[in-house]
Amino acid sequence: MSEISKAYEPGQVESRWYRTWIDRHCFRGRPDPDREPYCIVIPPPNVTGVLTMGHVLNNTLQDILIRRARQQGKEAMWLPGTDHAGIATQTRVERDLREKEGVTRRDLGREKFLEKAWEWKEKHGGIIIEQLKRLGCSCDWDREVFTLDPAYSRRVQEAFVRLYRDGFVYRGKRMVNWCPASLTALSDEEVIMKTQNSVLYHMRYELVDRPGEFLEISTTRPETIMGDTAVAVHPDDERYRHLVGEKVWRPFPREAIPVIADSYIDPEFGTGVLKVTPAHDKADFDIGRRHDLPVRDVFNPDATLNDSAGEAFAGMDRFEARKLAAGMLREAGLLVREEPYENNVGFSERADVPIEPRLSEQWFLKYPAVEEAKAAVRDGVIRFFPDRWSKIYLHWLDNIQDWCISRQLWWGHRIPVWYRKGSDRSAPENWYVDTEPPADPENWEQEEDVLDTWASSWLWPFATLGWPDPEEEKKQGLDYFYPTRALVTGPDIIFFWVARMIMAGLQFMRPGEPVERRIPFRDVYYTGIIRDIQGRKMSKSLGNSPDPIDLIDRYGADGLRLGIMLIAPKGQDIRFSEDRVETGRHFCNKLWNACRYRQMSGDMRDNRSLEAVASRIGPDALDDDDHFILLRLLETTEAVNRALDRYEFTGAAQRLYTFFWTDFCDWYLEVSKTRSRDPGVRETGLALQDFVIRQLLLLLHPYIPFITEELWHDLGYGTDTDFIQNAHTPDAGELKRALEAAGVSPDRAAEQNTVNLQEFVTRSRALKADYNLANRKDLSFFVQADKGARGQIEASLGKLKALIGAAGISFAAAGDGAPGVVTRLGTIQLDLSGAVDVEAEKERLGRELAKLDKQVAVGEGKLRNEKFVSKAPPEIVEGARRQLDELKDKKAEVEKLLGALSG
RNA sequence: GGACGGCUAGCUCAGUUGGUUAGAGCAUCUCGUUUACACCGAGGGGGUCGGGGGUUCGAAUCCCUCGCCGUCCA
Repeated sequence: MSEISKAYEPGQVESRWYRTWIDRHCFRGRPDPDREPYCIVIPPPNVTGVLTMGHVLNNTLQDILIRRARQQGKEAMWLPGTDHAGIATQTRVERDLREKEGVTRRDLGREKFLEKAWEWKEKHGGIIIEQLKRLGCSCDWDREVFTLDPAYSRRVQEAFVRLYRDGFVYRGKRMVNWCPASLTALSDEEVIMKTQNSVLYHMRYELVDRPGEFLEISTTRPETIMGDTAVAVHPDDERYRHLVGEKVWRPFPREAIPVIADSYIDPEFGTGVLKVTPAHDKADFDIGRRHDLPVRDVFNPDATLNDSAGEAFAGMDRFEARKLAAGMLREAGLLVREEPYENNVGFSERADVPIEPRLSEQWFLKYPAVEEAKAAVRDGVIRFFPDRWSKIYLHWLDNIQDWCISRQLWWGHRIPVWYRKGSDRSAPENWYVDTEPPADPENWEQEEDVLDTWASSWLWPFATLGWPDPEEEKKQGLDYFYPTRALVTGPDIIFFWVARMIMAGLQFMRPGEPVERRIPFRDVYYTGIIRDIQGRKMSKSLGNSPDPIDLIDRYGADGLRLGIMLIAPKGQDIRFSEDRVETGRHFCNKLWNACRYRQMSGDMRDNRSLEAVASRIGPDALDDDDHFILLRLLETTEAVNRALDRYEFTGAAQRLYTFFWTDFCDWYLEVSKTRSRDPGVRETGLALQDFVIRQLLLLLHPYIPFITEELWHDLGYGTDTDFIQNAHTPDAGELKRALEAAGVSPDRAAEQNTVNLQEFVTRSRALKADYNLANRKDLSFFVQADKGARGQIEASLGKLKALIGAAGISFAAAGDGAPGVVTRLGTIQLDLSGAVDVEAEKERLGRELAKLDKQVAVGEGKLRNEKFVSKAPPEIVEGARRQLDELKDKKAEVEKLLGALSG
């Protein structure tokens, strides 16, 4: 037990405890049949990323869950790791190479480039892991997984092969979302629709067999004219029916293209005529297929125009080409008009450039277990918090499209497919699909593409636990820890990750077993997004994103964690500002000092167990305040548990905050300073403090792990060989039983007495402050009270005098006109011996009277209302009646005071 | 266009089956160095709960409608 310093210095306490926890393997989770498992897998951050406020929020929440589970005696295991993040990482490595060595990845070649990428990963990877440790995260670090670890990689390939064999994976030439900046295909989810202020070009194509007759067509993309292979109208459109089957002139390169009829066309839109560019628009591609149209690709992969576009365009950027095409139409007299037009354009999520629909050969996945995945959430087998996200999830699954899983990148899991050398790659008979290369490698070449990063992370909840290798599964405890208990993530990756993990779990895990055993997690908690105080997203370019490590340095990890938790509304975006973190640090300092006060108040006794502390309480020495604080402690314990069971982190934090600050410090500790010096009473008071602090530290520990561990040992609750995080946190029932075993049963009536005394103190202080006498200690108060109240006041005289700062409290009559206040315990007056500003006092009491008048009127009106009295529940009516009586008494007292002034 | 969320004190947020006088922190004002804490204590001011309508004895809370902000989907 060490002496506690005056101000809390988090820095050295935090680093010291984290080291100890690691040395003593505190965070290790190992299968234990006698305990209930509680497992969380971390949403793996980008391996080369650094900690953001979003990570702070997300990982604090997970740490709260996992530490609470540990304290509840469960076998808690939080599995950490990092993600290779294909495009993001590769782009950064490429940029680095360009800037530092002036080379591209193509210059280096695949092998050399990957060497560089791994070097980059070794250098920049793992920073975020160290940062999570600073935050206090109690992950089982021995289990850390990186998605490109050879073992994990094998598992990803195994999943691919299984899906291929089961018919879910196929290769095909399709329209995909092409990112011209990253030069890779993307999935639909990686495309962000953005509203753009574009121009709608109205142009006309001349009919081949009716010179001088034109079809008017509108488009936002004249740069794709060169790829048009038809124009289309709706088959029922009377205006154009007679032209179907004829041809129009495509202006450049000049060529006759057919007029076709397709029911996809919306006759209401524009002129009802659509130019069909099968190579550069998904819908057009489908039309083209239905009508067997040629596909004219006029773009290069980087979205410059190619030779097919014609000499004028070849090599030109797509936006330049748009201007040129519009100009050429104008010159040819084919541009009818241009109008400003608002439309939605798909942008690449990563590179933030407009994507191009592009025809290319890719690997696709038909999602498995879709219906089951819907049912699992719809039926509540998997629960979403807040629940509203389940609607969004279900809607997405209702409209799900096949997933393009190949990426034209090098940094990732290389697709385990080999093509027979020199053969047609689109023919399945030339494929070899397996986790192991073919036996005659000289006749084969491996697919160059890698898998979408999400096609590795969707296996995260079980591939991290050894799946599908039975031996590894046993070693990692998959059977014990799966399904995991909770997932904490942002709603922005509900489709990317959450939905896909659910499908993967249902598809791969424990075939034939009930759905409850196959799902990857029971509960999903969706965090909000951290914004700045103006509500803007945090971003590097805005510079509005604070460095969490800097915040930890200044406020402590505990302060940061609690600060965030006190403002994080459930499932709502969070406006961050630094003074919340300051609040968190202040709380820690206050907690520190409350414990310091306890140490200074008297010798520490046996605190080693709940029973030991409880047994030190002398039931006969308890006063009202003891009952009060015990009852509030029980209520707080219950409320905190109830809130956390529902993932209401902020609610629980606020309950703890209020209990500690208001009930414990402002009242209970203050009162304790005036307590009798009688040794029996004194020891009981100290035991009560120890009892309350013990429970408080336990309940606070998930939020502020470092300081609670420190105080736990400083106050002798823990020994050198154990830790608060493994100490069982009693629930309200267990606390009550421990008290009962010690002969203590908290008393409601006593609690009410304390509440009355609190009012007495507050109003007396206010009375003093009204007369600018707050700092005077030599004043006497006069109280008119009935017998019961008088008894209570007399019994509490010492503490009342101390808390109010009064020389005396007597039951004699005050002088006429003495200012006063009315409380539940009676009328309190301050004798100022004539030094009263009568007018000011009259005004003050007048205001008070007006307020009471209003309240009395409301109460009377209510009770006069027949319907209220007959229809409202009796206890409500009774309450209203009691309240009215009280108000009337008060009013009479105030009137009396006022009368005395006037007289 | 569809779906969802938000609108409560100057700011950020609580307010869990509708029920006594709508709360907290920060900010603000006044006072205070009493041996836990100035990272503190005491007291005060500040809200027609986005607008309108309805249901009800009773609405911040339930229903309808409008407005603004935001997110997702098309």
